[in-house]
Amino acid sequence: MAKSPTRNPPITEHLAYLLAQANREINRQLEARLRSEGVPVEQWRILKVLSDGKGHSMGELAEAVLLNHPTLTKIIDRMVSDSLVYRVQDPEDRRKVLMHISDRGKALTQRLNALALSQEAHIAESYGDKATAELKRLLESLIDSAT
Amino acid sequence: MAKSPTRNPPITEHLAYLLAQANREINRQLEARLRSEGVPVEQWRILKVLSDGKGHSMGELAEAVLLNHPTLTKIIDRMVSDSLVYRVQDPEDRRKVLMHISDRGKALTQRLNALALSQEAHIAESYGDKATAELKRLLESLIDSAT
DNA sequence: CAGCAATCCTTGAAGATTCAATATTTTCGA
DNA sequence: TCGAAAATATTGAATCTTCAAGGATTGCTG
Repeated sequence: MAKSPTRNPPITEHLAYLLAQANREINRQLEARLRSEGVPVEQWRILKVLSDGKGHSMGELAEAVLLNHPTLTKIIDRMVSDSLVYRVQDPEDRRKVLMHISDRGKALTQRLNALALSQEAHIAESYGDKATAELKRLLESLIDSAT
Repeated sequence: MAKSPTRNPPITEHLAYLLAQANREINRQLEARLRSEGVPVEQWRILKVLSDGKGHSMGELAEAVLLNHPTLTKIIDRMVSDSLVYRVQDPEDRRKVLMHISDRGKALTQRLNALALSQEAHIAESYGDKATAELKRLLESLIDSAT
């Protein structure tokens, strides 16, 4: 049997493109919701990670919120100015800086969580619970297999 | 039956986060492959769209490659300098600029297509043909329902 | 235990993106 | 048909990100 020649798919059929497109659209929607609190998506992620109340090092945090170190440092600078988070030097390893969330940050996080959850609900409604759950599962497993 | 209280999921369970993470990882891999030709992912997308040989207006192109107008204009400036594409004023509507791919651009696109296809193949191999196809299907339908 | 390499974070400069404003052309209504 | 409004692309300034380098601390090795 002859091997089929290598297809040359349009860009819209590439996984990388579909991911970029979906990411952009969902991110836009989330951004629009968070705008009522004037908070960029990245800051919401940071607040959410820190809202466990524990101290997180900059490296750990950068990894968790998908930012590289210098970018994170500068965003954190702004958030410190806004009294949302604060820095504490790690006593165990003085190279590290442990980030903590402030009370003001906690209060804001609660309001942001509500906005984010309402987006998730909106998606689940128009897209379907089943499809949403299945998509999440596939994405997680893709991330596992790609890392 | 009591309604379950609103859960407060960790950020890693949000669809927006999973999409961002998967997108970043896949994009990184693609970027790494394209690096051998020294071409950023955005330029590959542009070349790929233009490789149908037809003229595409800037607006059309911006939409297709997920960039906003000013960003695209500046990337196109570079690609024109590199003789990969060229501008032609649309005779039907002189507000528009129709972008065309050059011979040099076509040759480059062929090499880039091979690199991109090898990435797709690599993913399909480690992640599974079935899962890949299903993920693509779900992403397309998410994009439809979200737009 | 001395010094050298590795880790962690920050900084400043360079590069890229975005926002707002502008120039040009077309469309449409009075 | 004239003029105002809309559509298209570009530009320059402001903003954000990234890259390369540096300062501080820790870990490791001879």
